[in-house]
Amino acid sequence: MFRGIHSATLDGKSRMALPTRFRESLSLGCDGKVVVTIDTREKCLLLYPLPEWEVVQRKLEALPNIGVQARLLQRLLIGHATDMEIDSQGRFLLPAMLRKFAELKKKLVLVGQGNKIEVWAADQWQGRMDDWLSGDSDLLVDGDEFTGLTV
Amino acid sequence: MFRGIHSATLDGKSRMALPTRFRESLSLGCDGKVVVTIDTREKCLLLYPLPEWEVVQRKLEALPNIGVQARLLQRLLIGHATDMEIDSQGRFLLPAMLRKFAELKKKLVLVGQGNKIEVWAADQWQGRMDDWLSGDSDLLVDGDEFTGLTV
DNA sequence: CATTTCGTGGGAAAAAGTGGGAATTAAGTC
DNA sequence: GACTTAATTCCCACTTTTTCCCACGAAATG
Repeated sequence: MFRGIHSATLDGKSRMALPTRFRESLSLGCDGKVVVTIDTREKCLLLYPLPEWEVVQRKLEALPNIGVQARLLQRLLIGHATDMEIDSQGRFLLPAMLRKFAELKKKLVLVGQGNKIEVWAADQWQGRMDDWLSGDSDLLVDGDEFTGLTV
Repeated sequence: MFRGIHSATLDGKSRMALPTRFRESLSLGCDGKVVVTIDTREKCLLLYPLPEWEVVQRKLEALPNIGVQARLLQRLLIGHATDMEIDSQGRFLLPAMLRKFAELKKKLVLVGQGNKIEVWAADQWQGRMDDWLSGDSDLLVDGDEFTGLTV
């Protein structure tokens, strides 16, 4: 289970170093084998331990694939899913296409989200945070009432 | 159960020392393991004993996550939830990203709130207090009648 | 006034983050 | 197919951050 937010950097060789917090969970659960794909709703990448990804992929493949929407999801998620192995320094090389999709520059933000980690460009993340937390969006104003949740 | 307000400081190494009052409850209930995350409506942090947080996270994950609102709450709260361990001096290191979110400087205010502790920058807290207690906001004017509560 | 407890600072060791050289592999070109 | 060039991987070294521990002064306690 991943949670929490950490910053990271892409070095001159486009390698991404994982914060130790996440590294532990990864090397334990999946022997350093991970899958990276795109998020279809936000401009960020999704990083799964290999076993977790296989569950997701099976679910995707189980969708009734007559629907346009389901087929699109399959194409985008499975299509972009790239197998990767974390090296001995806890780093791995992000493929150019994925890097470009999420507009990753030097500064990154990694966000733990349960079974996966989101990978954002730092400025993209900041921009989205501003949207979400600004009163304009009204998304959080009535949070409790709407969700019945008291945090 | 936490209640009461205490001041605290961030030292030169960004360590936060917990007042003894809170420390007792924490080391007893959770062996020094805590989770810090953000508050989505105020510019402050929330500090949970680990067991308490796990209850909250389960509630969050149980939300019907088709809703935009629920998904956003999950992303923000779980995404920022960082595991931390209190050291032998009753201190812990606040991660840079959380520190930045709440604009924490040297002076802090800790506010006990039942199952959690709110962590504020002292000046932020003062500013919000002024808002809340000023007649302008109307938040408290009809408090008694509205809530049926006599303090 | 002596003693204990608490808040605060800082030194030093350990760990994590960061960069780059050199070897290896892959890809493209003549 | 051989050669050139670019990209990737492996490994080492340096810098910064984090952690552990000790110590001092203020405040509280008896």
